[in-house]
Amino acid sequence: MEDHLEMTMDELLPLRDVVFNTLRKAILTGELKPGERLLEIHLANRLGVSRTPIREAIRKLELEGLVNMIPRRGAEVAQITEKSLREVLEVRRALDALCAELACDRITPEEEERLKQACDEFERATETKDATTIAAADVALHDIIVQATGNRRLIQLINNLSEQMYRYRFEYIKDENRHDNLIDEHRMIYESIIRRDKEKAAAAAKLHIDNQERFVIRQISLEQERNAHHKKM
Amino acid sequence: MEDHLEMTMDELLPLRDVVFNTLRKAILTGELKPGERLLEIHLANRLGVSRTPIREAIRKLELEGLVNMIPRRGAEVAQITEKSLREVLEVRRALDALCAELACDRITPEEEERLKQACDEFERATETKDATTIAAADVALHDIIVQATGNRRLIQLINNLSEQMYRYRFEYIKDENRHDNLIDEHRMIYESIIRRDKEKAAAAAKLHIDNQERFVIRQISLEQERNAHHKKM
DNA sequence: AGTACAATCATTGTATACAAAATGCAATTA
DNA sequence: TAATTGCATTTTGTATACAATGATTGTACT
Repeated sequence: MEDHLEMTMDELLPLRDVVFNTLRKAILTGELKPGERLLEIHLANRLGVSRTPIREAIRKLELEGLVNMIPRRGAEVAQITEKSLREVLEVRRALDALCAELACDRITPEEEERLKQACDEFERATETKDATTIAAADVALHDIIVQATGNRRLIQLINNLSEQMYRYRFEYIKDENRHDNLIDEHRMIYESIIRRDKEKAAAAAKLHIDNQERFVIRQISLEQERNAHHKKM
Repeated sequence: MEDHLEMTMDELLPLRDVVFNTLRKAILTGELKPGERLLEIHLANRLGVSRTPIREAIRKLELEGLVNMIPRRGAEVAQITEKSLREVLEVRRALDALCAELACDRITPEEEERLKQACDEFERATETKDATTIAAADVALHDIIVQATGNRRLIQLINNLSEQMYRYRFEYIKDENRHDNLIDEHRMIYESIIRRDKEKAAAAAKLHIDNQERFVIRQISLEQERNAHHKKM
């Protein structure tokens, strides 16, 4: 197994935060796989630090739900089950709708303009058919709406909940059949917000989540099937 | 200053978790006051453990938003500002409404019965005029609704958000003029849920939060005024 | 051959030691 | 007197050492 968990050494940040960001990214990109154990010494050696910052980083990952702790056995990367994903999306559905509503009240003219550009940017991104580009454009667009609420607690929660899905976002975005729908869904949200139509905005945000849910759940079922089959051999 | 942060030594739990619970409780009850610095050695000495579990507990408190980290300066108990409380309540409003709606779909007959009893229990509790008793009855009632959603992520989030208000809950509950309204608000939520009326249930939950918001914000303003005045002397 | 038990090894939990940075205070100077 | 510099102290950040627990392997006995 080739392991090179690259740390982007931000000289001023405490090691625990560098480690935290590194491990989180590794989990979200799938470099550290669900179920994989996080052995403190191994990680410490790989990253060239002692166990202390590793442990403190793991405590935070624990609270973020990205790892599960088993007493006296350490941490392992959290499995994303269909149930847990449904739970996350059920909450996100409500919070994304709240974001859309609040954005109607609080979005600034500058943000409106950026949101419009982000919609166009997303449409152009789909034409490249490059999943990374599309995913980035998608994140950028949603981030504008979330930021427009001006509610830091809400921003933090949404970011955390979104994280849980990043591993599946790619699969979702690669499906080119969905691209036109995605563009439409984004436009619908955008239009509702600039028209200050809270109800429509909330409804559009919910619909957007519902569509993702259907797709990602299917994705997970397939994966779990594959795993089950694989284990039998 | 008399400090005796009692640890309830659960022999099987890792020290970091015992410390975490101890510190959290101390913060929520006001034993550790907003703005107060958390010096690792002091805490370690007080609780009779080394710095290691203290530090790991602080990492978790940090992610829960109960302490703020200042780099190379350590942790201090988070200030609750009017702004941060408004932000928390804005999110809770949406999530409590979601809880009420989900409860309409998923509550079991057993839970319905317990909810009914909890309403009665709360009414009896108000008659004692003892804030602790009333607060406990209130928590118990809301917990039934939250649990009825069956969504573990949602349960965790609501608990965390509720935490942020515990310091002010007491003040809120001591106001006897509000007791009858509280009883009515609870009944309204209960009635809507057993009638499976999602809209009414959500509206009642939101109203309940809105009323709390008005009161608690007033409370905070007074407190901040007092502090400002105090500092001048 | 299979099972039970013991010894060993791996790994976490906790404590301590050391390094680096920040803070406060005093002394010195303009 | 006010400001600034330098030193001492405090406190965090990181590493390492030690203890305790859990897993694993090997061996002996049935």
